[in-house]
Amino acid sequence: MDKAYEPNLYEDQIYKRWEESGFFNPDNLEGEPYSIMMPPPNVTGVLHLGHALENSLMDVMARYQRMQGKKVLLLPGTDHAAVATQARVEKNLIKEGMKNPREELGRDGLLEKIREYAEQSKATILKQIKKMGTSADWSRLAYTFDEERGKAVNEVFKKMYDDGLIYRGFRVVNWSVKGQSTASDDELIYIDRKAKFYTFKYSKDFPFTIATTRPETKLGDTAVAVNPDDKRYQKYIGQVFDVSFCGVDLKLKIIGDEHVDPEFGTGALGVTPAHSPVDFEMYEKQKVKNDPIGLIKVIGIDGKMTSEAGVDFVGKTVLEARDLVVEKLKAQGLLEAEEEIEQNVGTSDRFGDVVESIPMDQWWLDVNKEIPSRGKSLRDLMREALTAGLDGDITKKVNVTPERFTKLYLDRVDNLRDWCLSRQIWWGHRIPVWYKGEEIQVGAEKPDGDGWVQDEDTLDTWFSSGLWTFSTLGWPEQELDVKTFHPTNWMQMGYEILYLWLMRMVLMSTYNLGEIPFKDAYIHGMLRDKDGQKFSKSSGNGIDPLEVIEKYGTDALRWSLLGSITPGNDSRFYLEKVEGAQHFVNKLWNISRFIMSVIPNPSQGEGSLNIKTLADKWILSRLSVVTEQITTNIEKFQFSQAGELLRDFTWNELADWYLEIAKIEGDKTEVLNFILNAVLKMWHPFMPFVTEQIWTEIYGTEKMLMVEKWPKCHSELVSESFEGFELIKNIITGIRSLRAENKIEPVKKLNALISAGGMVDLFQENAEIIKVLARLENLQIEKTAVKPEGSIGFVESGVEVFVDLSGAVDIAKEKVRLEKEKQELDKYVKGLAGKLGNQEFVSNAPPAVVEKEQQKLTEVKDKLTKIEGQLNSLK
RNA sequence: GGACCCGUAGCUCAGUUGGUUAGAGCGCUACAUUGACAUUGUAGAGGUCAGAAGUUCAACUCUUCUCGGGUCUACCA
Repeated sequence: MDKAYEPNLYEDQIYKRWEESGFFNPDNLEGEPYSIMMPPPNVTGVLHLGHALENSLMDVMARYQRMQGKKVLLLPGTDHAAVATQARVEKNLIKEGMKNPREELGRDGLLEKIREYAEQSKATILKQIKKMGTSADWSRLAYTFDEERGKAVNEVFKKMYDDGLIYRGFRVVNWSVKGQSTASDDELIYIDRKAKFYTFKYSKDFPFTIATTRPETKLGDTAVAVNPDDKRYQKYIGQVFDVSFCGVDLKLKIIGDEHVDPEFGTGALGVTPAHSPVDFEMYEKQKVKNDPIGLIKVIGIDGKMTSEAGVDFVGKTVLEARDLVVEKLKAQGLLEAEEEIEQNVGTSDRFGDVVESIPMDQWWLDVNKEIPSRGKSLRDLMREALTAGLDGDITKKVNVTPERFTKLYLDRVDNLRDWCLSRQIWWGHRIPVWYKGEEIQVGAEKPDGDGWVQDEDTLDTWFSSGLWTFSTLGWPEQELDVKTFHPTNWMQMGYEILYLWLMRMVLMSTYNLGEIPFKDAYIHGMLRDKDGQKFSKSSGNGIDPLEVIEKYGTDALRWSLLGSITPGNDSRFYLEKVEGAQHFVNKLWNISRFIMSVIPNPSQGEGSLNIKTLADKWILSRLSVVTEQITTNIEKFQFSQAGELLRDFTWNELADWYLEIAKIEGDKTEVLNFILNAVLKMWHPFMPFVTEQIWTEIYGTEKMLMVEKWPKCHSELVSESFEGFELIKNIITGIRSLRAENKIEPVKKLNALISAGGMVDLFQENAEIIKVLARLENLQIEKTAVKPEGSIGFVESGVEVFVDLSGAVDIAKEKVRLEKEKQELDKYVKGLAGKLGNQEFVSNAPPAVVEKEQQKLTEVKDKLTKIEGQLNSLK
């Protein structure tokens, strides 16, 4: 084995060997099925740190489960990311000099460009996923926009249409002028900005004033809403006023609506049904009340005023129109106030512009309608799946870690509105609806006969992502995989796509399969830089995972990501962490290298352990305890907790103590062999490459660590005797500490005397260890001993240790040290005694707790006495 | 407006049903260093657990409030 571990020498060839072994494919594994679907990265770019984290998480889980003897499927894939990808390609084309790619290239031409880009991006990102060491089954690679996934999309659309859940509706949508497409409510990013709040009258003879931030939309007002209980305006309800507003004739009906807050603004609200979702709702309500109001569309899809806005405004942009309205109001003396306020507006997550509300015909998914034969709505299904379990079956419940996200999800489900499915972009699944005059047919194939034209629009990209847990398995055509691997076992995702994705997977899976999509959902936070800023292209703080891998190795990257996360919380990432991880990877390599040098014939079996000394019992006991703790933590998705325990054991117990002792006691082949096997196995999910390479160095290329069995906790190895060993450790540390404090040269060997009480045998058995590790010439062990002159001492668990400094004792300094210790002990004794003297504590606290405190007090008192003795002996 | 998260050593963070003299990594200080590892070893300094009140025999842990930092969400035009 080389002196230092160099990741670049091994990683690619190890990954190749894994792939060739076939064990990434569950068809080559036995056991209970276990499945994880990879959240498909968008084909818009390259792998970033977020992907690196996700791959690390999924792969830890997959490798752990595989070693548990399960038939593990980690299914990889990519997402065509409709809007995001088209937006990116259009932007690139514009940068290259094209003015309007959609016009210049046409539908097929632009699609070809996007496809080219997507394929290239896909290839890159898949290669990068492999660099992360992800043990995914590449034979089942999926893409949201490939043929099989397309079939699933059309199938579901048709089913929902036939069930009456998908409908064509004329409603106000979120419209991105820049992207020339709709966006669903979930695709909006809300930003705060300053806006002007105008208070004005429509005309001189209109009886009251209203307030707005958008004067230009007032050209499309058809009503004024007031609160029905508002005394000021009650009398006007039902009246219609004809006004001339900025040269446009408006018919305004006064309506009562309890949504209007009498306290806000003037308590009267101009209703613009065409350009406000709220106002549109009023418009619909009035229709139901049989007291309809009009709808005037004054803003077009190009973001400019329509002819209905009047000759003065037509063709002007929204902002130009706004200024003009304000100007005219001022000129007529109708503007009463102008005030600056904070406003919250929705912007398109992909195009960045503030969305315009515009009424349009679109395809919608009804979340409230009863599903035929189910007797409940999609909303009901989504709610059940995270509460009582689907159809009241608790085994069909999605458990979310951490639990608090369940509440967020349920709040959202309660407030869910119909989902706008259609998009006016070209990159995506074309809506499978065909028109011929008034006739409509739904299906993937063009209906028989001439004259059928397919809908021009495409589906929201999340429609196909929602199917991911089962479309990836070949649904509806391939039943076997669906039966074997669905519902999937574990899903991880960032909290930012809880609504966009988790919710829709639950919807699609419960509706189509009558099953939950996954049993456990693990929600992780975001990675931030050292200063807590988000990583983003614009702030230039990006770190390329590939560069990190090149420099530090994949294992170091994985460990630096996993070692510091807790479920649901953001975590910071910076290169010092990777550096620390790299040090550990090398340490593990060298630990193995050392152990290998003392084992003549390494074996994977668990023969006789040949336990001889206290140290042997101690390390095996620790290993067993830690194995169990690590296993439990992984089962609870506490990955960093598990890793920390393992790191502690490996470095601080195995390397720092046991290996040093092995050099002294010698001949520990069996125990070391056993421990090394277990440690490598447990590290494998976190650091697959270095562990696999070490395994190869030991056992050759025949057997792979990847499919070894996860270590069992050997409870028979857990022994009480490790307390005795802890004492030995503390004595050694104590002597070292005295040496350091008194500036004894490290090479100088000292003499020491232990007053061991009832533990003479313990010390005699381990005398050699103490002598070597504490650098002693002679070690004398007595039942009871008096402090020799010229020595200084300390007390540890009732045992007194005297170190002979042969006259080099600085008495003054020693006094200070002992006085300080005495003071601390005094304080501690006082506290304990007070507690135990408290009758309420003694009677209320559990007996075990009281007993523990009592025991502590006895020990501390004993220690105090001994320290006082040492203090008195100082002259 | 509503909700959630965070505030623990200089920095980054653990601390899982309330009971340890509050932990880790990095950083810092001192010392060491030719055989597993300078990607190292040994020893050490460093915290009134944001603040206040309450519940309890017992609070970093539970409750309420306050002050900071962050996130999500809503039809306040």
